[in-house]
Amino acid sequence: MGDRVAKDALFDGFARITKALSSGRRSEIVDLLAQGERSVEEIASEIGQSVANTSQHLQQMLKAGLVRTRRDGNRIYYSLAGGRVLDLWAAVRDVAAEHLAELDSLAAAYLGDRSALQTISRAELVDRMRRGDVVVLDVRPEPEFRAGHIAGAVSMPLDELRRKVRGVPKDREVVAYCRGPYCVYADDAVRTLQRRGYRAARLEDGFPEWSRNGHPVENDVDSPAS
Amino acid sequence: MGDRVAKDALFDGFARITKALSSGRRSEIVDLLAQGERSVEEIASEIGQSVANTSQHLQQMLKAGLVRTRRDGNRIYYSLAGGRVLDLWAAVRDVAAEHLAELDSLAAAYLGDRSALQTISRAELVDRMRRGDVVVLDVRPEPEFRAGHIAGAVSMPLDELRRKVRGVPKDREVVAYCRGPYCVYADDAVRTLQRRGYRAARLEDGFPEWSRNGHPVENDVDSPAS
DNA sequence: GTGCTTGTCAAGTGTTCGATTGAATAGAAG
DNA sequence: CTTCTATTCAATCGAACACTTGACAAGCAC
Repeated sequence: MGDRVAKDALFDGFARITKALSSGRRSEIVDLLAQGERSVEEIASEIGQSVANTSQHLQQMLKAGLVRTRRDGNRIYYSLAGGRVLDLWAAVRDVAAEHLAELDSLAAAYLGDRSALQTISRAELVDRMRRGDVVVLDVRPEPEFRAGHIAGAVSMPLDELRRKVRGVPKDREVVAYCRGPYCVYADDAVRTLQRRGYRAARLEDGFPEWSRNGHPVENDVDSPAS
Repeated sequence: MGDRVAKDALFDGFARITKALSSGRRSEIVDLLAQGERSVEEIASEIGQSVANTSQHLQQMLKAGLVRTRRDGNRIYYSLAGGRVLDLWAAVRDVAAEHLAELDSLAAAYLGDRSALQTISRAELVDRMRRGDVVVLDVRPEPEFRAGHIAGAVSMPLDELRRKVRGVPKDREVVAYCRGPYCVYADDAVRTLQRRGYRAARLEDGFPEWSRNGHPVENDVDSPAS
């Protein structure tokens, strides 16, 4: 049955990929980099770790081939190595949601109660945008919007939304989206809008999934894709 | 930015899935269980580990929700928890093949040189089976064939193939398939057939991928799916 | 050049992991 | 009830891991 040693080595190779994702902190990094490239310092502050520690996590992911780097001045930007990495991350989330017993309670603890939030599928949004009866809000931080967003969406980061709700037209339903299925921004936005009497819904998942499924995307500056 | 503790806990949850796959031995187990359920002893012997050690690996995967168990007499059968787990495993393999630098040499060390092997895509095989100009051989061990195989394929485990090559018609091209892209059985079969003057090719990937992509499947006994 | 910023590297510490061994359990068979 | 088989549990040991701290390197600003 083949060569045991070689077979073990091959599967240890596959395991290097999963090992690179097998820490909660590194998972957070992948989820973050799905929005676009980030410097080490930005990543460190997003995941709440020291720069040195973050750097070491990134080195591991780099060795496994999950991320790539780009130097600009004395800053180093990390980004995902390719679209397949996103597929992998989506598969991990799906399996966790479907099979990991305690994920529901973990998600509820972080996201709060979602039962009052309307959600709308990508297909449905495409349809309704074509009919022109929705306003689509990108509620991520503005730099992420600039790096790439749903074609036709308007940038409206959370803090800005609270100040400028009045500017949002009330005659159409509002759809908010953010980083992905486990991101709280769109939830917050929808709750805020509902409280002010808007009809508001949350897009399923977030921008990376929209883009990954071949839906139309715009960006202000050219940024690396794959 | 939400609750750091809850966010960390949530992503540690996702990491439990990848951790369950982050050992070469456990990866081998998933690859094996993709063919159907197995007892602990069978798994242990396939991955070349002690039963006690294998049992512990299985316990870990069970806690992460990747596998499920079924008791029959005093034997316990493990199987994958669902089709999404297969998708996840496929994504891991893809990312490894695409981004992990040393995977090529690891694969070459285990599989040998594949450059002389013709391969045929699933779509092409569907097409040619419809035209009736190919013989499809399932070269996995016979019990796996019985648990599920490509509709219209013939069971021909490797040792049997060597004894009964003459029985295989020479007027049509032969397509062999086995457990998956990193399984050596079909490679062996194709090499054997080529040596005897057959036109032979290997199906891309293997049975689990065929089934997972919605292609027609038959099985002799009813066995659990999804 | 000196200083400043951004990242990496190396060493140290407590924790977790993989494998081994041997004992313990659950169910089937006698 | 005893014996056998299949599996799990518990204790152990060395290796690997996550995070910290402090030193070092690379690029900019002056």
